[in-house]
Amino acid sequence: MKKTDSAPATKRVTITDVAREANVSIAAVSRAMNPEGSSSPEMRRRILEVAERLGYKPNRLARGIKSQSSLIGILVTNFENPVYLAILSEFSAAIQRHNCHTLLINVNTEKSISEAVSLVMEYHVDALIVTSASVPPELVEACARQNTPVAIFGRDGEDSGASVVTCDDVEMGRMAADHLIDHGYRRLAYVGASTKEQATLDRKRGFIERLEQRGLTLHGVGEGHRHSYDAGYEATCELLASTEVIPDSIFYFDDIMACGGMDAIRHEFSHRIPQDIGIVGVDDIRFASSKSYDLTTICQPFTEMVNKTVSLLFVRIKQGDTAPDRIIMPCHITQRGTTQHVG
Amino acid sequence: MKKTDSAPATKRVTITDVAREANVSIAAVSRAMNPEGSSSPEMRRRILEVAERLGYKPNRLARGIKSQSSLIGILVTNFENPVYLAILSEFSAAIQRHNCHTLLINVNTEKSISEAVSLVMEYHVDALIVTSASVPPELVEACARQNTPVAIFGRDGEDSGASVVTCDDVEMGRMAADHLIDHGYRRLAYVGASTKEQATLDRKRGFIERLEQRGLTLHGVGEGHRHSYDAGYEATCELLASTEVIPDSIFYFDDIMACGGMDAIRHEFSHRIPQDIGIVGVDDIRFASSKSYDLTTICQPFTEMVNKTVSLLFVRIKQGDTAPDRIIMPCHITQRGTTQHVG
DNA sequence: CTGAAAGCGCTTACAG
DNA sequence: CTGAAAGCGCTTACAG
Repeated sequence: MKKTDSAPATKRVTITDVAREANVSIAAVSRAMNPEGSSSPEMRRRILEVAERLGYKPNRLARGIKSQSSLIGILVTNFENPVYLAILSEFSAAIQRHNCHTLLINVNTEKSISEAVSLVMEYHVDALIVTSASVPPELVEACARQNTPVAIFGRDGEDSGASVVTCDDVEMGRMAADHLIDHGYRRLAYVGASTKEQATLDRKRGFIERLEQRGLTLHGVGEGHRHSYDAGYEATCELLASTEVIPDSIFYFDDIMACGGMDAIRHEFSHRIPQDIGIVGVDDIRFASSKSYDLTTICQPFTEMVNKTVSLLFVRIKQGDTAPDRIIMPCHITQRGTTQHVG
Repeated sequence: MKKTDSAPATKRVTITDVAREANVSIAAVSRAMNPEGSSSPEMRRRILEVAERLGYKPNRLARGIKSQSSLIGILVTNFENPVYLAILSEFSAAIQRHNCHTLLINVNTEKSISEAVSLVMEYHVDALIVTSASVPPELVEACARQNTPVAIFGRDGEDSGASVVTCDDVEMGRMAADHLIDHGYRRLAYVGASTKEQATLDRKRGFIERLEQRGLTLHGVGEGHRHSYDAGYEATCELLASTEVIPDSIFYFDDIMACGGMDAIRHEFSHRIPQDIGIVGVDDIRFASSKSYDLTTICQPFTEMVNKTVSLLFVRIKQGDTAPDRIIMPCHITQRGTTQHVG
């Protein structure tokens, strides 16, 4: 490994350099750089000009030690569902629009939770976003102790002290049931994961609740080990293999499972969709609207949800000790080819 | 908005608290907390115990202002291709394993580049990873000036001063051509995007080069505006509508375009895959191995590539002014149902 | 509005 | 190995 002969690293230009060059105090520079700082227009103009000329960028680390880090932590647990890429994209864009940056925390490892707690404490993130996961009590506690606002996205975490932005999972189940029944299906089944997450339970519960209200009984259940394509595939195989009369429709916990399930239905069992079996999913992932799947699905307004989450958080950051909000957004169903069968 | 009546934010415990409690100097605490700091076993033990008891976590922001921020920036430009979710997952996990954290930079907006530069300068990231995008000269310059190592992932950026970890795009083109020809296809077409990215040009070039070497000529080209499902769909429609004799096989820039293309082929033109048209993609996204697409594709060893990128970067962080590496990983083709046609 | 000064939490030579 | 002290780059009362 030879040393590169590139120019030696020039010292970064600091507030002191700007102050010296502009012939003012460093306090003056600090104020000029901060919109809220009191600075005469003339002075600010001059300082900003010098700063620009010197290429000065305030060191956020140094700033963070006294005031805010401008860092927003985002906890992601599920890297299998492609919707999270879109969600991550929206979040980081929204956060950047607020002149902050995104600390991505991958919570998939064993020691993940303590990791996350450490992070909150070590980087002094201004706020924490938890996507589609229940927040462990330790985390909540750690954040509360540091007065760090937390928002849960896509899950309901009542009483957790965190803000919540999500859709009503029970309602999703009802929508799916209504849609299928309205389109003439009568032997409704559900496929999800056997996890004990609230969202899983709620979607299933709403689904069953509504179909019973309408005089039907659940025709079957398939449970995979996770919310993935493979789990959807396998759970569907088991479901179809175990029932004497196959269901005429299946509501899946999410699109990725539904896609796995559809492939099982078509390629393992040669049933037709939507004639033999109708399908409803949740999320509207990119492939839901592909010609291959053309999946009827329940859409959550992710973009609005993200923006809402971020703006709520910034209100809490600014106003300090504000009570958390709980926002349940409306979702809607988008009909596509998997439920065209009419009675 | 009522104020919450939760306990007031307790002051975070700092190095001073630990020093006082343990009856030592703050310097001693600092050394005890840092593996490299010289500290007698007995003293370290005692301090660590106190730190633990008090729940002390060093403030990385404060640390970062003198030494390293432990922040690794990762620039992501493409949030449409699901592979990036997997890649992001691997990167953040690898970075966390090194006891650092991931600053996600969404470079999709207008002012993206200057944003990125600012970020590097403002947060003093220890290193920067650029995924599948060419690095703008300003960025390279800014990083070089601050001695921040840069790694380009999934693109070749020779002479950029950055480390590179990628696969050989020209070779991918050749592999695709060989595979198709070996399987009896003779009227080979290419579909990609009309962008001037090096990867786009290289895959296409390798493909054409090889098929000409083997006595064929390119049968047609389709160019979308981006690397997306829709672009693949549309470009394929144009390609098939414009040729008198349709191609008998298509090499797509990547899987996501290939999926769009396959849907166009099947649903717009009712051609059969692989009998009428064979397909090869690149990336091996989750849906490539679904029953619906069952796509023959060129696989890059992403996990190894990510780990290599991260470890290279950490060597550079540790050793200071080291020359950048350039690592070209081997890729391989995975045959599935889209190229089963034999002559 | 502006400057001098103290302080944020940590690290790192420098003596001992 | 340990402590006292200076310093990192910034912010924020406090006087003027």
